Amino acid sequence: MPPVDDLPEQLRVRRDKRARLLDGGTDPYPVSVPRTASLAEVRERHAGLAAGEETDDVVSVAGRVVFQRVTGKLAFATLQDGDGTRLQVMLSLAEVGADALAAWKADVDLGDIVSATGRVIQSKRDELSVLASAWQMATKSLRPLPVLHKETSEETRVRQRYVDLIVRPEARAVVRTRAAVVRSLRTSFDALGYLELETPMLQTLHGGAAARPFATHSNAFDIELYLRIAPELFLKRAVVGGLDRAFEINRNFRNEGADSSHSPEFAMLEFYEAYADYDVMAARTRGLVQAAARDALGCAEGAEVAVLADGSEYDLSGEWTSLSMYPSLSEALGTEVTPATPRADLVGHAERLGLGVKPTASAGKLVEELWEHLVGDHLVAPTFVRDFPLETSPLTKSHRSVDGVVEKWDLYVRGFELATGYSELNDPVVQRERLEAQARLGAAGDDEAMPVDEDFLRAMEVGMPPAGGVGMGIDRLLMALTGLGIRETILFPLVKPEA
RNA sequence: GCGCUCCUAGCUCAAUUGGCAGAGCAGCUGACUCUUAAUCAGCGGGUUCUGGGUUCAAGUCCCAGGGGGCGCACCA
Repeated sequence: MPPVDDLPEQLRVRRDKRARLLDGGTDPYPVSVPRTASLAEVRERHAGLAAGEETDDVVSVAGRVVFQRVTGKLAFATLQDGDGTRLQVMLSLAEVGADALAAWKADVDLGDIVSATGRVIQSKRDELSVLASAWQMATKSLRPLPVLHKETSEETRVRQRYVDLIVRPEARAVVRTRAAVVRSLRTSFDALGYLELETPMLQTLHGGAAARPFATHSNAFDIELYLRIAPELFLKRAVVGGLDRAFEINRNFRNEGADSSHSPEFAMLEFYEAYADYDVMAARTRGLVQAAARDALGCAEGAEVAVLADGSEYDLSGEWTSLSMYPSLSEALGTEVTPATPRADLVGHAERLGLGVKPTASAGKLVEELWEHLVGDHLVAPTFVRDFPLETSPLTKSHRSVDGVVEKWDLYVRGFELATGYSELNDPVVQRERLEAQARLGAAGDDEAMPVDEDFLRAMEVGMPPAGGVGMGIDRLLMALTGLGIRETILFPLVKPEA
């Protein structure tokens, strides 16, 4: 902070006012101020007063000043609560006295938080108001509020979310919707008999997903640690231990690109259920998402339709369509593709479509990329895409009847991947082979390949019951339900430091 | 990481071909006892993102850097 002399005029003026209050013996930041009711409570209690009607109900309210209208002997201010509720405060010379009115005019700026005490009345122009007999500064704001009638820049919204929350109703709404979604998920899991677990965020090996990790260091143990990219390997250990229905909602960290649907840290839901398979998990997932739409958006059962930020509607109700990866890719490509299709043919298809082919890409990876390009990018309605190539899913059980694919689905919603579900691999010998193959990829330079986690394999050797598992991005669930970009669903998303 | 584009008053934005940096809101002073983004009159407020360069003259053109947005790549 530069010296006071160099501050912009408006910041200096407010600092001067703060100093003047202190000089006059008034604390601009008192420990407490009178407050007997929230603004919403006053509105609720006195709904429907006639214009000009006065009550004897004396209340003390507090809120941030968002508008001021000052006439000679009568001043109006609109206070705003944290939930966005607004209420008018009136200060009339006759009611509050000359000194208090003069002090108000001299000391109160937009953005200050004030307390006012007085009778609840309806103004002559029909606005519910507190007619103050006394007022007190609760918090002097030293920074001017942005204009309330134009959107702040996207950068200010994200960098100064505290301002965004004051100024933009939609910002307040997202926070509440997100909390309602998470609460709904917990309620759903509770009803299904699931236990909520917390597993390590700091891990000695990064496993459970294909992603580059953030690395860090433990001073106490003098070892390298990774911020987790997924909780999967620990939740499976929990299932081995008999926690048959387990879920975790917590942060994952992936050291990769950031855009409108990717954040370096993101909230992940994973849940595992013993004696279930990927079909059961698909049904569970649909149930969770639809319940979240009901609980957070107020949809009726069977009518789970989200109204998105752009005003369009998105229907999440009923059964969702399913399609299989290889057949749907074959159809889109106009030629048969199976797990037996030679890699060279797949490379040919990719090149013909103008897709870049990494030399290290396996046949399975190429199938996934072709599928995403030709089919996935065009999916709008909620769709389960089933039966993935084996090579790209090292933790998933091979399909019970189709050779060369695994029992994995991806749930696509509005064109992005919302969740992924599996029949979990529990054959420890096959699991070891798969992880060792991953390790060879890692040694060959694939920085997303998983290392061999011996303790995880030991747990598998103890024996995990047949189980289904699902991972779902919480931020993405919010995106699906609101139509917002990922950074709008996260209260304080990571941003580059200001210069 | 690559390409395109933007960055001007506290906030949102304007500034013609390179020719005196402006508006609305906000702030300050004054008027006003029923306003609703109050109104009216007057006044102040600028490192035009940073650093170089071209030019008589740069917000504007050129180079380098920082930050934002969009697209591509990677990822969920």
